[in-house]
Amino acid sequence: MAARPRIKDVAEYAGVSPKTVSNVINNFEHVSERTRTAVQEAIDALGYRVNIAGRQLRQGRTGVITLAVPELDVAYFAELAKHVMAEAGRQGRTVLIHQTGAVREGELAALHGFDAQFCDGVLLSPLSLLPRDLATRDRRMPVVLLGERSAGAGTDHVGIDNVRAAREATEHLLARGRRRIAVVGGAVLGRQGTDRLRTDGYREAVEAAGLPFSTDLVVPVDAYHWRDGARATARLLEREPAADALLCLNDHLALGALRALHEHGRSVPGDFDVVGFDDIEASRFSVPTLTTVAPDKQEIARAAVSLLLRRIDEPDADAPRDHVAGHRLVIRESTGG
Amino acid sequence: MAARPRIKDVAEYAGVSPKTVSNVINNFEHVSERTRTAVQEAIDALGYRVNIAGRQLRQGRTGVITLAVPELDVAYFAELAKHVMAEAGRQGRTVLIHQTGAVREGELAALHGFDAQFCDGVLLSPLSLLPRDLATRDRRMPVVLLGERSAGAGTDHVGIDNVRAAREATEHLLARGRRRIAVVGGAVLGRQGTDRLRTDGYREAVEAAGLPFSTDLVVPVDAYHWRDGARATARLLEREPAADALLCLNDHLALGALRALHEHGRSVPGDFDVVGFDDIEASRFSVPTLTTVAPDKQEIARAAVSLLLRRIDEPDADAPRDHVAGHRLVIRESTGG
DNA sequence: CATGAGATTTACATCGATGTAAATACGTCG
DNA sequence: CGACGTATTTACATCGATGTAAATCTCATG
Repeated sequence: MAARPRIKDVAEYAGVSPKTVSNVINNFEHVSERTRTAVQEAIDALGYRVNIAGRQLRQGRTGVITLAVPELDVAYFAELAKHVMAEAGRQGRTVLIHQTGAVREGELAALHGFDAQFCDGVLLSPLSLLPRDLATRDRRMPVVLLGERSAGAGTDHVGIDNVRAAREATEHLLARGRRRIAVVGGAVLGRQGTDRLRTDGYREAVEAAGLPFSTDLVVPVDAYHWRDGARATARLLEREPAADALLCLNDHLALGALRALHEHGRSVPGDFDVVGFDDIEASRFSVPTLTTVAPDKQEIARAAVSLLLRRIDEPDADAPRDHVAGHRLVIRESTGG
Repeated sequence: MAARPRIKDVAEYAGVSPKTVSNVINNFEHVSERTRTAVQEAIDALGYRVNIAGRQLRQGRTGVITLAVPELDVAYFAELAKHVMAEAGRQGRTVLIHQTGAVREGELAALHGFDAQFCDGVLLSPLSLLPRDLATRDRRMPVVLLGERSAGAGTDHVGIDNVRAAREATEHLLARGRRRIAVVGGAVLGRQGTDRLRTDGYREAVEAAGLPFSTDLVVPVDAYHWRDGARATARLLEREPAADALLCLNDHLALGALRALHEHGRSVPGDFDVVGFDDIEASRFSVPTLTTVAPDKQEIARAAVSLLLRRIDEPDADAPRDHVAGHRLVIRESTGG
């Protein structure tokens, strides 16, 4: 069990200086073919691998980017993580996954904390971060925001057109004759968060249809899990027995809602329609299957990684960009599809 | 936007030597109260944070452990990750999450690859790793295996009693009068993997009930997702119309199976019983809710982290340990509960 | 007041890789 | 053949933190 070889060992084996080995590793152009071959053979023979701590100490780069999401057990983030890892791999980068727990400290930790030291930049899906949190970051960590944009106007951002997506989903429900549509997870006041934007889109559609917008139909939730959807829906059914459709701000909420509707003897899509957001795998296999807004996760991952790499290479290259990724409404059984 | 302060800056600010600052940071005992306070104030005033690259280079430790799982979009792993992060946090460690993609290269990468350099040890949930892959690791990376044990007899391991759990679940189905129970995701031959162990437990229960064990009722799957469960169940229903229950080796398979049964007009638990493994959140809200084997995820996380930290501190302390975590069968609607 | 044990602090070297700048090798041309 | 420009290679310093060992300080005791 020999100690791990260092660059110096490779150099001795190949009969060159350590710096020459370094030059080979980093593809420096002025290395003769003979030397390059000899060094490569030495590397293979000794099983040498560059020590990142040494490299990072010297040049401050690690080749690692962090993906910071609120919770991995929200399937959307797990699925997004897969796409991000694939895309980063294609670009020769490694992805470190960080869970923020949807709290501000966790999000700050992704930017300044312990984890942040391993990486060159962060893809952050913020929920509680405030604009000033981004403004005050001292060591200017390259950041790309995912989804939520409200935290930082001065930062690159990737997301879908939430207002339009929610409006389209609501129009679909209206076209099916639904008239009392509730928004599970919705928000009326406060920051221009994803929840607020989607609620705005819902409101546009409802009012365009000549119906009143009522906050009684906007049901807030604590988190975006099955249990929250079930709980919120149960509450709603008591308060608003005449409701006939739900626009749920993610698929977990929608799936939990399906459960609550089932328990209250409402049939979907007979008595009730349900729409979700995210198009996670579960929505294609639930009973009934779920109509949902499908963001183009691959496009989001691609855009996010490439924006971040650009920002890492040239921190102040140009003005922050906002990439609006595509989405489509996938119609399934929960709205009669 | 000042440059990030170094230990030297703190030392100058506090009027002591860099080493003294280091002593304070590392809680060296022989530091006078006065000095400690002064240094702490300097640290706070400058916003100093230790640079991990420097520390790692010097002492070879990072305080980071890796959790390497096959796929994050399998909810069990996402939920386990939460517990592991919580427990590691309690022990002052950071968790880096690595996805192996359920392929051998990915699992090897967690042990030897790029990511491995950031961490002091690995919690690995292996699927394809061979015993020799663990045996040949050169730099002896501390490893604790989760779930699957077949890869390494000489390695610490945490898991549940898979044979007993599967036997109990099968006994439950038998007690409800089911007679042709299929195993979705099961395996008869090959390594003593989790799938094999659970199939063995199933077999024990079936044979103890005086029923024949038939490989016709063992349905292999490619992966452990909803789609695989749905596909395998559809196939089974064609081949074995008389089947009356399913033991699915994880909850996603079971939930996909529920969908396929629904499409084939079988009612659960009327005509058919279904049991899963893992007790993910979805199993508490599906229609019907899912009877499942619930491993004690918190116990698994705790045991795994503490075994790993022990192994990191004293690599050859003692013989490899095998922690068998608790589990219980949670009976829900899919078996009439 | 000198002495020595123990407490506290410090100088210096080092971990591994790479930037800088200088040294050496190679080729071409007058 | 010598000089000069370009290509290759190398010596050395450095990134930031900490182990080692030595220096300095403190204080009780003879």
